[in-house]
Amino acid sequence: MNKISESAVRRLSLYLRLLKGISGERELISSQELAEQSGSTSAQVRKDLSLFGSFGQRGRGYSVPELIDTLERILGLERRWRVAVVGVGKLGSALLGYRGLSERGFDVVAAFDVDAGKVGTELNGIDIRSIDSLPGVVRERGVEIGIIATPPEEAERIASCLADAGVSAVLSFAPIELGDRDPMVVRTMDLALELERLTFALTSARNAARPITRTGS
Amino acid sequence: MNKISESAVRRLSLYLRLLKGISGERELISSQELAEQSGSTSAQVRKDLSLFGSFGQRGRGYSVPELIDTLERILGLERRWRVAVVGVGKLGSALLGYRGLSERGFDVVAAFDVDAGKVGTELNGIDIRSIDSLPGVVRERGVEIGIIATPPEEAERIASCLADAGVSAVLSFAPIELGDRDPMVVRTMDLALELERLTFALTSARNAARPITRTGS
DNA sequence: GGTTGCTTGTGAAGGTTTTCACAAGCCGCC
DNA sequence: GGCGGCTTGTGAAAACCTTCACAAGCAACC
Repeated sequence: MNKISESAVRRLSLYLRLLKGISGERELISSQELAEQSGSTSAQVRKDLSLFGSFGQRGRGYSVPELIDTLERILGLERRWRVAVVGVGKLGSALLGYRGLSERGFDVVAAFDVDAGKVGTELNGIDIRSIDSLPGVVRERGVEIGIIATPPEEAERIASCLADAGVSAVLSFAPIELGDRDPMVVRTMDLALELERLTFALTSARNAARPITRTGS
Repeated sequence: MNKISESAVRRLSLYLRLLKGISGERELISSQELAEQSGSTSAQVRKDLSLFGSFGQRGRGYSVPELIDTLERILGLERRWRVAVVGVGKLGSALLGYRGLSERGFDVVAAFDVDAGKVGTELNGIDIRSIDSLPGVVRERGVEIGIIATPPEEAERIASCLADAGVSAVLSFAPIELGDRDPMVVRTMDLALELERLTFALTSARNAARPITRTGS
């Protein structure tokens, strides 16, 4: 199979989300409609789907339920995934209570924190355990994906810990660069970085007129 | 000025974050070192920077403080930005208390919620106001960027509301597609979608062996 | 001052992704 | 059964992005 680009994967997830939203309302959808709803083009939609096979019917469009099935299969969502949240601060707590995770196929089955005051308590039905017990709990409960919601100083150590425990993938909210720990897949979500993309967009029109120059000289 | 790609902007933010991390420790840094730390290549780093001018010294590298200044200018971070958080649920509360925002130049100056029980209370020094008062408060406090942390059902309405109030950009955590409201810039962070990118990566090796086929027939 | 070692800035090459455009195929209707 | 309207799937073209490779320039040392 050819290599699939990151942006294609992102779009496939988006298509799936949209399709689930209209599931039941419609039986068929055209690439044109899917494109409008996802802010893409019909050719792009067809190309993305054709990377994996031929799922539409010429003259009619794509069957919504069938396409949902297919996209779930492509993205590996034909089954549920077991997730652990590491760091039960404000963000971690928010994640433990986030329904959007279970709705999309992710079950939070474990939570960890360094704070002895939190360890032993329960939040949204999940018991909070110490970091020391992470390897054992991860194995017992079959955790496959870790979410790092600790302060950035701890993220590096936690990532190694998760890798050693056999977790396959990590999503980190810590704004630091986590080295890849083969074969564990690591991805970082940095809120401030996303805001910076916005400020760049807001500023670039101005910069176009006054090119950037060195400060010093 | 040429159009700058989204990925280039993302990398520039990353370089800036890394440089701030080593600021003080070093005076100079080479494209090679910056590349290693950001998981890129030296040619890529140089190309990215050369899009905006010529900031390095041949044979020596880039001056760390100067490059920080330059990147801040490019990204529009030579000043602070005023941000409002809409929706003070768990995620919204986490955002109000997130130090990473002010450290990177973003001041949360307003918070809004529909819940009458929350309106009038204060959290992390920010008073929570009703959505009705949003247009007035946004104008009074000069809010430039909105962060949507409401349930998805409300996101569309809030986005319009922010656009009408004159907010320039929005970062939304609601997993729905928000239509662009020119000239307001909108970007969505969907946690589940990021997890789906991970599950795709975890699954695609398997899929390579057994190509995807239609379910029905 | 010349030589050596290193690093930038940048055209050109190479690779990838998106867009274009149209043949192939489905459906419904006459 | 044939025709017309519509939509997919896909090569080919265009646009875009990354990597290569090297001249230009700086610094240190002899």
